[in-house]
Amino acid sequence: MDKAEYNAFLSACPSHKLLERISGKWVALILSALGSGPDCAGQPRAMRYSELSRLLAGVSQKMLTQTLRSLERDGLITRTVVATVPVTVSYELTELGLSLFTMMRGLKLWAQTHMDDVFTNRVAYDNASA
Amino acid sequence: MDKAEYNAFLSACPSHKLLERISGKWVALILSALGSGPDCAGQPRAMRYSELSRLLAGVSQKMLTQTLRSLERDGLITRTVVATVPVTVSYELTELGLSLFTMMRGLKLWAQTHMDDVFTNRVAYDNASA
DNA sequence: TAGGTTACGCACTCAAAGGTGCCTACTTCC
DNA sequence: GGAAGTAGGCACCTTTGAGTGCGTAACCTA
Repeated sequence: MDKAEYNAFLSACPSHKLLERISGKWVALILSALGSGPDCAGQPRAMRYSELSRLLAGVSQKMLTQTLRSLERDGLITRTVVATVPVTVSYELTELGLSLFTMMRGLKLWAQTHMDDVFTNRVAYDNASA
Repeated sequence: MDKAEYNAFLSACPSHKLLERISGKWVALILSALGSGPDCAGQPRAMRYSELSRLLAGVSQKMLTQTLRSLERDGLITRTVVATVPVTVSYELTELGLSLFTMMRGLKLWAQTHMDDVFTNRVAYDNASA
């Protein structure tokens, strides 16, 4: 079958693996928060679990924990437990995570300048076929 | 609820919409094929349906058609029917699609230089917790 | 003593993405 | 006459990403 060959190809493709990595629903949001602060326009800084939870209004606790774990697993962020009164946990971008965040700004730039065109084309296409 | 606010936020975020657009399983592969030829190292050129089908070994006819349609809908590729003996169809990147392809080369570059680190971290993490 | 906060874990559920198989209409080749 | 290629459509099924709800262990406050 072609399936084995195809799976081998996809598994070996770095671009595809990167897309799988960053296309999670909350990944880009978390990287953006840790990379440029709550206002999305500042400096990278560490954030606490509850701070992220409040910032990303709508994220479930499960998904936040799950996404943070997977990012830590891949060495993109660090997780440090702080022995405060109730135990708090702090998350911060690693060097690798910061470089990924920087790369994603190029993506963001393209999105901001071209996505309107895409959606204009989309409605035009839908109108034409209707 | 926060849900409405959150949905409005995600719907308005161009980066997130772009990620949704390109994270389909076959999108990057098709753009890459049309943008740099079958060997992934040449010039952009038009390709026929069956040519793409053979190149992307493993893609189902349904998914190929579906993905090509959605890319055409968004103005990223053009679809032209050629009146040959059996009717053939030719697909080609538009200017917008070409600019997207160019942007994705930055992504590809990051992937090629850093994804190995990511997977190294991943297995180290898994070994540590096992 | 009851209740709230912090940072989760676990079980269940649901919707969407993706895959499989079967069908078409036309033509040319064997 | 039958097989094969070209570009799909349609119905069904499975897998996976994401969401919901409930429980926890520690501590503090009222």
